[in-house]
Amino acid sequence: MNTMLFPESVSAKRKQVIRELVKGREHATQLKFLLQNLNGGSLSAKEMAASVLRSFSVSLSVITSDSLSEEAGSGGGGEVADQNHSEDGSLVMAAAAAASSNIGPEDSSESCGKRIFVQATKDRRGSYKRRKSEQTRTIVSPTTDDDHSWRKYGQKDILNSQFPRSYFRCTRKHDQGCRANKQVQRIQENPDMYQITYIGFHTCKDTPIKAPEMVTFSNTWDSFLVNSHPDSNEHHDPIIKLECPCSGETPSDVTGNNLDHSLWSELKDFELSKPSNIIPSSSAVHMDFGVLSSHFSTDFHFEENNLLYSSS
DNA sequence: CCGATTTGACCGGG
DNA sequence: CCCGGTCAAATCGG
Repeated sequence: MNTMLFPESVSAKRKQVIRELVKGREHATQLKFLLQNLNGGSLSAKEMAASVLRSFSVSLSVITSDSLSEEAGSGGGGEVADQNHSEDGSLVMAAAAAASSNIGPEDSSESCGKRIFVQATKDRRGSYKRRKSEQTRTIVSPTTDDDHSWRKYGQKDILNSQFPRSYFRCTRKHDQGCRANKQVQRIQENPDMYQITYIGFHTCKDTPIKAPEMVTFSNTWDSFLVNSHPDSNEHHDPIIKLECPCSGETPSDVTGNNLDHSLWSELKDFELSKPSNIIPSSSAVHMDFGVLSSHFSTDFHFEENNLLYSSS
């Protein structure tokens, strides 16, 4: 995992860099914001601001995920768990939190009918296999909808999160043995948005896809990238992260360019190496690429390019 | 009636 | 033991 030498100076410098990046990103956020409010302001300026913002975000994600694993390794860290709340999160999210309206399927009511079934019986449930690492994509979106039908099978309160996490599996699990799962959790700093994690791919045939906006990669779970603008009515930029299973251990170095390269190729490999009973041109394969390609061609494609280059 | 949701118990890794 | 993920009985609701 951690191949870096001299952890101290590196992590000190890294912290400094992170601090600067956070600051820069915030300024970019504000700039973008200003440009948005000058309605009709030059498009290229907006794009430029968005592009700068994106660069900061991506850089931060790469750097912090790296430092996270580093600190985890040394064991001295302490509150690594809280990660980067501090500066960026609070500023950006504050206003949004105030406006929180209750959307969403879960939460809702609870304290109505209390049922008392104390089952003394040892409800032996057959032992089940815990899901190993599967391909995982995490997106942040204002809606939990997508074009698949899901069946909720659980909900849990998560430590340090004020919102519960809901667990879904594909409705076609038993019909067609589809292995896709999904977890949904409201984002605490911005309750209008959901963090949605897709685990595994659909092998059922169903019509998928609704386009997410932006794809980025990460080898950890840090989610601070979620920066949205409180009052702008514009759609927020959902962010997708991919995690590659690669047998648990991250392959040696975690430098930006390699990260992109390896993940891209792994993604492609993964997509192409579908179960053999599925023909490459089938809808299932098509769909997964559809997410990526159709999307780039819409409004964010320039940012996409920027993304790819910025971290290499 | 039957599929979806709710919700506490169970499971297993760290 | 704790915590997150899953199971499945009870319940909901079309």
